[in-house]
Amino acid sequence: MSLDLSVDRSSPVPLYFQLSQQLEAAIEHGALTPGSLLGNEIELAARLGLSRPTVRQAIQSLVDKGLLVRRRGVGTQVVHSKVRRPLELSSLFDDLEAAGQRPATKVLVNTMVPATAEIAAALAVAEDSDVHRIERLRLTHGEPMAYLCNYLPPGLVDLDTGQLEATGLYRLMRAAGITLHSARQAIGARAATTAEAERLGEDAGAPLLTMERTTFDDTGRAVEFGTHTYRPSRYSFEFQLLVRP
Amino acid sequence: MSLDLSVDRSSPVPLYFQLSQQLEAAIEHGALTPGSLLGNEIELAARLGLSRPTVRQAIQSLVDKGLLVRRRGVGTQVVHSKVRRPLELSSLFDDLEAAGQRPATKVLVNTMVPATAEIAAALAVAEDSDVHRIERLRLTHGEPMAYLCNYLPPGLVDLDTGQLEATGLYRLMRAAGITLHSARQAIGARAATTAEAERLGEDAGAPLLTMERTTFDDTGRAVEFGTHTYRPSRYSFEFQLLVRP
DNA sequence: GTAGTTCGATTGTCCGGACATACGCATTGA
DNA sequence: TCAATGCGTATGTCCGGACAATCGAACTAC
Repeated sequence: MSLDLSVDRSSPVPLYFQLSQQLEAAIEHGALTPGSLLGNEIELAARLGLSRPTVRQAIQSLVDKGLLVRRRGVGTQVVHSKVRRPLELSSLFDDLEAAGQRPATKVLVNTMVPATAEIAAALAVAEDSDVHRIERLRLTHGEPMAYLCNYLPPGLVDLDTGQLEATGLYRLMRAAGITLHSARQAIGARAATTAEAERLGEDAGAPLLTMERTTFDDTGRAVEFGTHTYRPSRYSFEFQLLVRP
Repeated sequence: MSLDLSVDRSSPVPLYFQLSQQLEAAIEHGALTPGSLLGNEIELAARLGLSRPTVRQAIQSLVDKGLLVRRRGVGTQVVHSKVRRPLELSSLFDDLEAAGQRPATKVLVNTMVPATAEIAAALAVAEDSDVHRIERLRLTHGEPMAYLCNYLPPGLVDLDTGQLEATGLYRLMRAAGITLHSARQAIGARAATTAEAERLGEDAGAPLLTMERTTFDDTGRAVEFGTHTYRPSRYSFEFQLLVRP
């Protein structure tokens, strides 16, 4: 066995997490080749001086990520295919930055408006009560890529225009102590109106990719509702899915 | 405590699974109201005659589904928001049937063709080697909704045209003993070509929603590659996302 | 030679306990 | 009055063991 795994018991990092990270790194690095057996759990636990439940917890987390597959009576194998992150709840800003795209943001509108029926329903606030309205244009390489319109309930986040242009909305929300939990999302397409076309530098009637999203924090409160339109020539949604067993 | 939970030790169904199902049913049914505490794990285990690890395993599976939230020093709470399935690897056919839409399928093409470079790369087969090619039109209420073009490596599934029209491709694959594992997917938009417009009953240049997907089985083998186009007026992708902690 | 059987290996499930850690709240102190 | 401290409580982590279920392969019987 070539792998040199080890755990640091004095570290505050949980042992199962240390192990799962090392295994993940070994898979990423190629030390564990696709299709190879991982060796049985009992022996692995003995070799590391850990108990089997701890080793199992580490392995299970990688199974959940889709990197490993367990087979009763056979063993645990490394999956062949390369698995990307299975579609996180991520912001466009972070996605672009991770892709090395250097996103730029131009805040068009940052004000308070009375909530329409649709927005009030999405955010679970009273109709006509005041909510934040933010309109932004996202550019890459100086070209417009997406038009983002977001609504937030009042009093949650301090929406500074300068900060909005420097970072993403989700980062501001996390910095404000909001723990994002889930989002309901719809992706569609439609023809651009004249105003939309002008904003994005397209022709009227050109196909646009649209996304509507309501985000909830861990208490179930709706913390954001947004309607986004993307130029399909410059953006598409790409992600990896896993089957739930 | 009103909830009457119980487990059947003689059942072959795992105890933790019995418990998680009952809890999920209680949440769905409203017996466990959003925001309510679940009661501490120790007492719950004692009440059911189970050990704490077993109870924790049941709770954890619901946390992973996004139905519960754990807080150290506080307890386990039911999440407020309604959570749908977090975007399964599902087939269009199943989605429609679940929505009560009575999908109809018309198989336009079911043949073998030599693989182009793109298809060969996606399916990891040799270029120009034979692969299945299936073209289908999916209709709801007699109206075309999507045009599906799929490629499969040879010898995996028996692709009977009659069966393809009666059920979905994924069901056929599962029935053939293939265990679907993951898929890489891209959603975009573009203007319809004349041929596409005619097939779907739209005008040329009308916006179309597009999806490209490669599906892998649990050994990492690519088992399907497809390019689909949808009429955006009749279909959009809707799903729930969870943040990964 | 082929089909059925047995058996070893490995994961799946479950137990009962132990200590660490973080949160909320009451108490205490300035 | 307000802030710092301490405590109870709940989850987080970890242990060592036990038995069951399943897979694959070697073996046996026909």
